[in-house]
Amino acid sequence: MDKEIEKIRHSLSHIMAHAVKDLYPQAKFGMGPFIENGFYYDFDKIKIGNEELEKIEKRMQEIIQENISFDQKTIKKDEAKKIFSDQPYKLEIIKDIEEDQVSIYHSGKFIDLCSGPHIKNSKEINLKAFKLTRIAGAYFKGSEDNPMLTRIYGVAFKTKEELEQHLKNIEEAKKRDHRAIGEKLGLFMISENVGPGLILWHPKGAILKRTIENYILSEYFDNGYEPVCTPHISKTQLFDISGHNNFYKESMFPLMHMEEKDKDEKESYQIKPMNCPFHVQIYKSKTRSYRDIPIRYTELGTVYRYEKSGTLHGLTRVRGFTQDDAHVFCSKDQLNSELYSLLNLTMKILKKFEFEKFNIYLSTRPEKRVGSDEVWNIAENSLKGALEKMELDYKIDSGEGVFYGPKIDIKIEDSLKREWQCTTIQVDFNLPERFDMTYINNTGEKERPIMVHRALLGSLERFIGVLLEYHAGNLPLWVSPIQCLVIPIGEEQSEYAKKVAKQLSSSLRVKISLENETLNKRIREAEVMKIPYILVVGGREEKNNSVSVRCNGKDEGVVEISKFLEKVKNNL
RNA sequence: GCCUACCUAGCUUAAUUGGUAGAGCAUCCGCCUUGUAAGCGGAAGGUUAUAGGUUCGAAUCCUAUGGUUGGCUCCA
Repeated sequence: MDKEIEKIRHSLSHIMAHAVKDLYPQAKFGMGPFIENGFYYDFDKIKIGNEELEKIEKRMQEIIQENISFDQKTIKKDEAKKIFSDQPYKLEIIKDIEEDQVSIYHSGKFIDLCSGPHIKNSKEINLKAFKLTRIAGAYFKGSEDNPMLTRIYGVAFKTKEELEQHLKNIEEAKKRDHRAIGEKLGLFMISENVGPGLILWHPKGAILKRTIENYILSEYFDNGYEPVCTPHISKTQLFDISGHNNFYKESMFPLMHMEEKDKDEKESYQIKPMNCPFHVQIYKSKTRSYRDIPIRYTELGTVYRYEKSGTLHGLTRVRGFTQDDAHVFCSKDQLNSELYSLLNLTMKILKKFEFEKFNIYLSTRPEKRVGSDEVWNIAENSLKGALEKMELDYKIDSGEGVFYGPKIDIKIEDSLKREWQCTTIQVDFNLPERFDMTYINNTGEKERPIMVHRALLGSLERFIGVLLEYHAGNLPLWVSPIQCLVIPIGEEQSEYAKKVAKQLSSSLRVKISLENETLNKRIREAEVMKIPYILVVGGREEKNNSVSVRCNGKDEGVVEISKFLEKVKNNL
């Protein structure tokens, strides 16, 4: 990253704070770093809206034009405490600093606690290349226990052109928003009557979802997975044993009681937040031998989690979703090869959806954990080994593993550069312990299996959301809900159009446009609906059993029906 | 959950700042009968999210509730 622009952004953050101090002398200051594309600063004791943003921006322009210089000074902590005596957040930051000296910056009339670096003089800033963009709330030092401050975000670049390009990119990205595409293509809805975060799939969306489900299951079956089906609810005790009720109560829907008097008893039910304990029950239904494992159970399990209202977002963060879930029960010796073939399968599947860019993370042991170091070593090395054998780039999230085991997450970016976790592969030493799972080894002794949780698409809902954004609605042919639209030019060709559609219908999801509208309009509608193939048929085509092919907005000429069919089959 | 902004017809939106809720698309009905991205005309569609309040008068101001947005925290 360009260090110069980072300095400019960081300095703008100070200048913004300066402007805020001028306009709102009572303001208290939090922190103000540079970030990707810009900067922010947190304030307390100010109440502002979007109009005030312009005022602040104007004041910033004035300050910059005064050509103020940024001067660093190192002072004793006690001295700093005096300077910031009326700034409680700064005092707290000073308290957190371990050294007895701190660095401060003067810029004009503004003094801030800051280790820098900064530009030398505000004239290095291009007046036309920055903009305050939005106001948001943010907890001081990022902790929910601290007060919430008002954060002002800005973007900044070296040139006006870069700023304009950036703002244009954001506009572009909004057009790729899966919520807008879902509305336009008639894929899904969220109804206020049903509830936030609960998706209702319309016919086209349901075809899309089902197509993906059928594909993913066929892959799993081909790779040694067996299907299982489990209920949506269970007695509370199941999740008591698994420990979920203890650790994750906050994000679960409340318990169901058959009668008021049962409230304090075990006989209450709950809707499942995950499938694992059910699969464990099936594993435990009989004594397992080392000859039986690895056992791989898969289920498109629909689970419900009470996500906080502020986190819900279209299809990508919801309260009810379908996981392409599976659990692998294996021995320590089998873990290595299981993980490798899993990763192999993952890559095959992600490529099938024409994803090429994603970020892989390996999360290693956290401080609080279960399981011996020996078994953590085996698991972490197996995950690492699988990634390296596949020659995949990955980052290590040190200490970010779940308490029960290490994991690999694969995240896909959406159009606004937000990352969404789709694939997750997690090794688990905990549940086998809690449910006392065993198999009999080749010397007749009981041994603990290792459990691997894995969802390769993650949640079908989220996956489809990301898929729509990634392709801007232009889905790969094989998942498009309507793959082909036949448009007869006039009424005389409607019989021929039906004949064409019938011929194609065994290999393609095909519809006919029989509306009484102009050809241009019907083509436009089909394009807007992102239908991959548009076949126009008129008198000329009818004469020689052909169709006029339009694919992704391009005219591909007239071909015989059988030729077209052959070509499409190849593409599929 | 917290902070910010917001909620007008199925969708996208207008309403001169408190004075008759108006359009485009979609829908329905006609006319046109069509050669690669919107043919023409008409009709219907609204308790302005919901419930209160202020006012002679509320889409507009206030309060509460629900929902949405962008962040923060969270994401087994």
